[in-house]
Amino acid sequence: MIASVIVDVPAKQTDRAFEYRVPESMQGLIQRGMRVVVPFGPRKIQGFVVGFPEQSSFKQLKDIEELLDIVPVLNQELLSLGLWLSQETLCYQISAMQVMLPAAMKAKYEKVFDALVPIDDLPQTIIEHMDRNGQLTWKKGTENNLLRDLQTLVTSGEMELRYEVKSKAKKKKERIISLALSCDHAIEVIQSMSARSEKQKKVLHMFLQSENTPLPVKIVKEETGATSATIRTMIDRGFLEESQKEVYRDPFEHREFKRTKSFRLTDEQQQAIDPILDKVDDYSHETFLLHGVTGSGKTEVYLQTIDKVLQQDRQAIMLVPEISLTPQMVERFKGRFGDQVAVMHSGLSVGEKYDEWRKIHRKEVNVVVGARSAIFSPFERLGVIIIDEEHETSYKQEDTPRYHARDVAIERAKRHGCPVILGSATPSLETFARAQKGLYYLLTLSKRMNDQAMPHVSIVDMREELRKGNRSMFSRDLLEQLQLRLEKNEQTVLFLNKRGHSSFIMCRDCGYVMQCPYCEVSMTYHRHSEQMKCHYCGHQDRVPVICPECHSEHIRYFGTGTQKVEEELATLLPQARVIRMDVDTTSRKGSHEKLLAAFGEGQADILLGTQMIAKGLDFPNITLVGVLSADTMLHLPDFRSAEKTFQLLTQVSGRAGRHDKEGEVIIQTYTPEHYSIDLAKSQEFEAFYKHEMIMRKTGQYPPFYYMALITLSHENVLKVVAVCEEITSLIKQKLSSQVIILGPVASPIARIQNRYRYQCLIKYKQEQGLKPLLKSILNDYQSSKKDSITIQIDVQPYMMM
DNA sequence: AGCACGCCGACT
DNA sequence: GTCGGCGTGCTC
Repeated sequence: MIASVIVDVPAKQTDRAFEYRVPESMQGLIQRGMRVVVPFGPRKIQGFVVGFPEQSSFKQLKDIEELLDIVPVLNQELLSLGLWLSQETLCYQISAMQVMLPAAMKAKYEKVFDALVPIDDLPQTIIEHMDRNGQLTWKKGTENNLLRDLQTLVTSGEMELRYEVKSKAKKKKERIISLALSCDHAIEVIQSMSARSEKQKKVLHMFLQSENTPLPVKIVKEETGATSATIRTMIDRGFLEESQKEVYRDPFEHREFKRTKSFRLTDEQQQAIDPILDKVDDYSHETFLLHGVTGSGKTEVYLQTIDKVLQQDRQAIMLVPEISLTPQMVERFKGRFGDQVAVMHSGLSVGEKYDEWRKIHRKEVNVVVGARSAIFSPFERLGVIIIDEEHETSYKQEDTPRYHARDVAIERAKRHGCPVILGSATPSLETFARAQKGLYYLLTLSKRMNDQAMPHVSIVDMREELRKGNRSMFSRDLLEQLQLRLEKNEQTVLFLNKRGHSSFIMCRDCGYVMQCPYCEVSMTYHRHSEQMKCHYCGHQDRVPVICPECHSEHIRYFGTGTQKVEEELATLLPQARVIRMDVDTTSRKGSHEKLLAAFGEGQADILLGTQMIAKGLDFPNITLVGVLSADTMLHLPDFRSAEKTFQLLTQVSGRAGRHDKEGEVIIQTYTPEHYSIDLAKSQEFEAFYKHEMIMRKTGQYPPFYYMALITLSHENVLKVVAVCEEITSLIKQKLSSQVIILGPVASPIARIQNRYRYQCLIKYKQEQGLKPLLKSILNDYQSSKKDSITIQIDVQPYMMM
């Protein structure tokens, strides 16, 4: 029996199946989608079984070394999805498989020296560095400068070098004890015990009372006051038995979720859900765009759809942009579906993610709520896939495999015969265009639930403020409203668009801005460490006191970081209690939730933060939302900047007045006439859509064109430019005249970690030969050699940097 | 990705 | 003459 295996070596030359003999012992056990350990050259590596060919053209097949799973970790559907993913995103097959599994399952490799003779016969220098098992790792050997000696020992046959595959996936174990005696016997033992063995008696009584159910050691100790020593003795004397039980790490261990029931849907919601449920009933695929204004009750539509899916004994995936940011969403799902729900997000530890994944794999849950990678949850009978806030850019993975969760969702749903729901108040242009064309089924929720009024949005022209002599970051309007909230004891959210506005150092005399010496970006000033830092390569530097260019002393910290806003707030409104949320204050695990909870409990008047507070914030007492400068995002070199600005402003505005109190939104800007800001004021999505579509058409951008971005980087500028030109002309030659090629041009970030970056952007409508061409370009230019060009291809890129 | 093999320069 | 630099090709 022969198995073909995709090996864990991400390189172009190994991006194919290798064949192995299946040893007798594994036959009847081994299945496609299981992980194995195989010999590969001199080492041992992990691989995935993908098939069982009848015969092999290869003469000298090696045996599979070890079978790592009892149940396949990738089912048939995921295996074929992996192949699709690798073709679609031009990545290696092994990378596609790896991305579908939790990080904990990625194999680790270690080289170990093992003694072949009695350990005492080895030199003392070696012995003293060995571990208990008489092994010495390669790493330790290098650290202690023993490689020479080890080499001699290996050649003389006294030691051997082995390549080990280590699994990082550790299952959490708990020590369990149970009675090793029959109940009658235990009673006898108690009676025969001396009076001094009081603790032991107590333990035995405990087991008799619980009818000898095995109990965790921890519990027994707490209940009886017995110590580890007591229990040890009892085990030694044969009264108790010890075993290990696997337990799940529960990220929500100390949280109670109130059970909730379905709400009655409004007419509008009912009209939206009916066509979805029809598709669920038919086991047929359809992509729905659920376009609903903020507060229109999209979530209830999701919940009731999932309810239906569960009734049919099927499963559901619900994607959210970044779940740790929306504990309220977790709450709603756990509340409705209880322990049927697994939660997957980046805030979990590797082990916690692994445990949540295993709950799905073992069919212990039927619903997954999670971020992007949750789209690969190993369900076998999907009934619906929901993507909330469909327009969010975090659904696109920015490193290989560069997939978009939306595309994967639709591909999976086709295979399972189930609907996809894309929900948003501000759908991406691509999605809305598809809905308009009839490729997606458009569902609209135009009314807010409970007839809440939409918040009142006003725009403040900051140029006008400046003319009036107001040089502060706060317009008079905003300050006035802020004061009003303080008096009324209501809350405010202040939103600062961080991109392009983080604090940098600038010389007021000559305009010098401190740049990273290795990357073409300004360095950011970090207050708490009093250092300059590069966000791309992490390079740190001292804060300059005099300008290195003109030696002026007027060099200072510039820009509007959240810290600076906080300081200004403290001067303007000293009585206000402010909670600041940014990278600095939320870096510790769980601090996010804590800060939000504190704000929810009314411990502060103002919540000040960046992007991260734009989502999922839903507190009744927020009646004012201020956007300090709406246009920082608008000037980024990105054709989606207007779309992103509109989405963000709409999103942020939705935070105000979600309950019975009326909300007020103030947007400060230097370009009030820009359509994305003007239309965000009136929250007219369709008007914005029409305008933006015209811009995209003239600019020849998506959704009118598809795109592919090739980025090259190398230390030598000339080399990058030369290769980029070569590739560009090759593309021009091979593709049709319909194709528009921009490049070679320097990337918006022209240098990172001292490597110059050039790119070539391909815009196309229909191009059969594109994928094969890109694949061959990768093949020709991608190489593992050092000092060679790095090539990166992103199909449908989101970040143009 | 590793690792062995193999071909050239600078050393005891 | 050999040691060691890294460029090339292979791994079932």
